Amino acid sequence: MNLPTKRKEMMNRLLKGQVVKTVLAMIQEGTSITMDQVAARCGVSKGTLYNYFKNKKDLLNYVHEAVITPIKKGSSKIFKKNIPPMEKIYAFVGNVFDFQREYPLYFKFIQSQRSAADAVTERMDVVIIPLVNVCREGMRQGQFMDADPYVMAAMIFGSVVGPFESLTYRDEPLQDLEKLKQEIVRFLDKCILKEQERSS
Amino acid sequence: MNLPTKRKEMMNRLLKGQVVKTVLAMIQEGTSITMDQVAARCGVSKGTLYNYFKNKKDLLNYVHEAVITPIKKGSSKIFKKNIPPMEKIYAFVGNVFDFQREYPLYFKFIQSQRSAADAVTERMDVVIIPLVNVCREGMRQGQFMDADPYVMAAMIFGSVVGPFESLTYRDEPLQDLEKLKQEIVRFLDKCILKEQERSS
Amino acid sequence: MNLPTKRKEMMNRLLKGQVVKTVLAMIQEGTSITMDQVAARCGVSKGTLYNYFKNKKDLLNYVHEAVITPIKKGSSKIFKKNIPPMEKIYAFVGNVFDFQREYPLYFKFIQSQRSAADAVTERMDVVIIPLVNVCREGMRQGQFMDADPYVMAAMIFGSVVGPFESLTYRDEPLQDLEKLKQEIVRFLDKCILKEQERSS
Amino acid sequence: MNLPTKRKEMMNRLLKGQVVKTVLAMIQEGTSITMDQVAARCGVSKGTLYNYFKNKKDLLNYVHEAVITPIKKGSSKIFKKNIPPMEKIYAFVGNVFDFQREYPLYFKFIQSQRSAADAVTERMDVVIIPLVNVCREGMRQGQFMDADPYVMAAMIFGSVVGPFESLTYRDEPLQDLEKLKQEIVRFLDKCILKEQERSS
DNA sequence: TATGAATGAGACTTCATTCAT
DNA sequence: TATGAATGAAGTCTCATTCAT
Repeated sequence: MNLPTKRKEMMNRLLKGQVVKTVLAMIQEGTSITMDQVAARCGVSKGTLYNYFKNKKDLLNYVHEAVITPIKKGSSKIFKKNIPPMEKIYAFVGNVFDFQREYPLYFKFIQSQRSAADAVTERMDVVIIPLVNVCREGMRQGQFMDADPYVMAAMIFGSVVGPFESLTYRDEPLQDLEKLKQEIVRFLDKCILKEQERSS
Repeated sequence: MNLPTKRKEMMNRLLKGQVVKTVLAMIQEGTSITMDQVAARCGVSKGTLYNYFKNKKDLLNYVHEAVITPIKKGSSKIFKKNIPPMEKIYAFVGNVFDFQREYPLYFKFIQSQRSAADAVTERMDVVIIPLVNVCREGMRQGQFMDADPYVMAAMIFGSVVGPFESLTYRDEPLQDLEKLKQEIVRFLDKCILKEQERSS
Repeated sequence: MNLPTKRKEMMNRLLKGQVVKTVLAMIQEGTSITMDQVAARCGVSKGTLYNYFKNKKDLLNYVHEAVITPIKKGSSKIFKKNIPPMEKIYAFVGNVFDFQREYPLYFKFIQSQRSAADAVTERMDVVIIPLVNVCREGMRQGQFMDADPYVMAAMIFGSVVGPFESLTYRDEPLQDLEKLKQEIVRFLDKCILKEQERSS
Repeated sequence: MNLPTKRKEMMNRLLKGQVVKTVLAMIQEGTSITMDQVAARCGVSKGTLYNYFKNKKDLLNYVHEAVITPIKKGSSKIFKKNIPPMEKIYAFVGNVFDFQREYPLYFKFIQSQRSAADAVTERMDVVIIPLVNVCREGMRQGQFMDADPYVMAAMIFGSVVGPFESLTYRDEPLQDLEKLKQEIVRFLDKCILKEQERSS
């Protein structure tokens, strides 16, 4: 790789990174994503944007990938690990808390920029189906309670992701996320594990 | 009420009903909602649409109301009833199953047509907060397990609504919704009630 | 003329009169003239309006005629009279004051509903040209000062019609229109008549 | 200022100037001003128009400013000068003749694009009220005849601006505007000044 | 004849995309 | 390669006019 190419590569990453940050900020704010606005807030011209992205859809796909990749990676790493199923659940909780900012952002992104159908599909592929498999595994190994794995997976997803949405609606604000995490883990234990398997 | 007024009233309902059906179908499909398209698919001209709705926002609000009103009504009736907390949870499950089509539609609607913030707010006000209150009530009365009520409410919501989304993703399709309902109820029993309170 | 025809004729006049009043009021208010609004304010349906007027242009023409006809009549009667030229000027002043409401209305009408060119043409035909002729007559008879008759006519028009527009802009409001009229007449005397012809 | 900015600035002026010319021509013709038509006659696309003007109102305001600014400037310069009142009147006549094209255009513009009320207000503020003040000054100094200053101002305005409108209606066309100006000045002298003040 | 719901041409405006510089 | 002016398709909305009842 020669110098100019290196330089180009750097510019490429710099700008694309800026685009991701900008678009996510705009989604957070609820402002509508126009190429004009993205260009202006990235400090480049609209034309330049089109040198880096084929079109708007391409740009949004890039942002989407940028958001989902770390989450996906974390998830797949967890679910592929050779550890007991309940450990996978704990790891999943940890992952969601680690990406406490990216998670809602990701959902906001697919909600606002993709069709509802796409949003569901993605959630299924990335989170629910793997969770279903973990539940099945846990049941097969006799550690998890018997239940419809799809119901159990939905329960897990709800219990872990849902509380983040209600954070600002609590009567008495919760400062310590660590405490919330422990609450969730304790709760999942009781809902998932057979009694004899529970530590507490 | 004289005849012409009656007739007009009927037409009014007919068209507005048609609009609701059409818009929901379009959201389902993921096609973007334009006044042109809505008019065309309702078999009327664009102008006619504007005789019935002040503007696009008004039209979407109408659809929103049409979807949310029965759900809200059902919800508030349940949560105001003077019955044991767990009965309220059962009734809530029943309500979601009764509106098995409207529920996801409703969430798709607010996701696609409103800001993400609005979507969350609505979900909070209509479902989560009442569920939180029911959980608090159950805990105070000693029937529910001790837990963070927000976590428990999120769990309930996830367990009841989530499975509908995964219906089409199941390995072996589930024909009998009644069975799913029983599964969910059984599962909620185990997650919510203290052991001595459980029937089974 | 049989009864039903008579009745029809009456309805015709009644509605058309109402339309004239309504349209003029709307022009006065500065609200935009739509067939919907005219119909509503006349207490009839839009369809009915189209039974009485071929189209909007036709309706506006009717209003125009209704406003201009009395003014025109008054004017032409004055200018055709066999009286000394200065008497015609006095009569013109009287006519403008008699139609103190209709005059500005008329000008507002042609300004808002017709092209600027039409407005000028009408003013020329109805007022300026006759005034020019009176001035010429007065000069020929040796009673009026020598001047360009078009300038003198413009002066007369300005002096008589202009003050109505400035009524609300006066430092100290003028209640008595009669006094204004005398001021104008006195002023015109000095501007138009040769000195030996002046009464005062 | 660097080259591209200079260039842009030039284009900016070129197009905006073209727009002013076009809109005034359309008003002159009596054709209705639509963004489509303005764009077409300026040889640009509708979108381009919106790159230069925020919206239609903004565009019309620009045209309005372009027409009124030179007139206003000329007027205010005259009326603020420290010269005898009659000299101000002469200067006013000169100004109107200098802007012989812009003056009627200006009035046509506000008549066709603004409410009648606005049109009157503008005429009052820009021309009549200053004239009223000059008349008062002249009367106080004993050079002008005693009269209602509002009537005298209206007379002056009518005498100076009116003849332009009747130009094309004259029996024998007047080629020499200088002659008309002298006629008007001579006429105003007789109408405004006390006899002992007149030069002729 | 009266009604007013339906119509659709046409107005204003936005914004993704192109392209000359 | 960067720029941003120009473009025009597509969207929202208004309103004069028609026509079935």
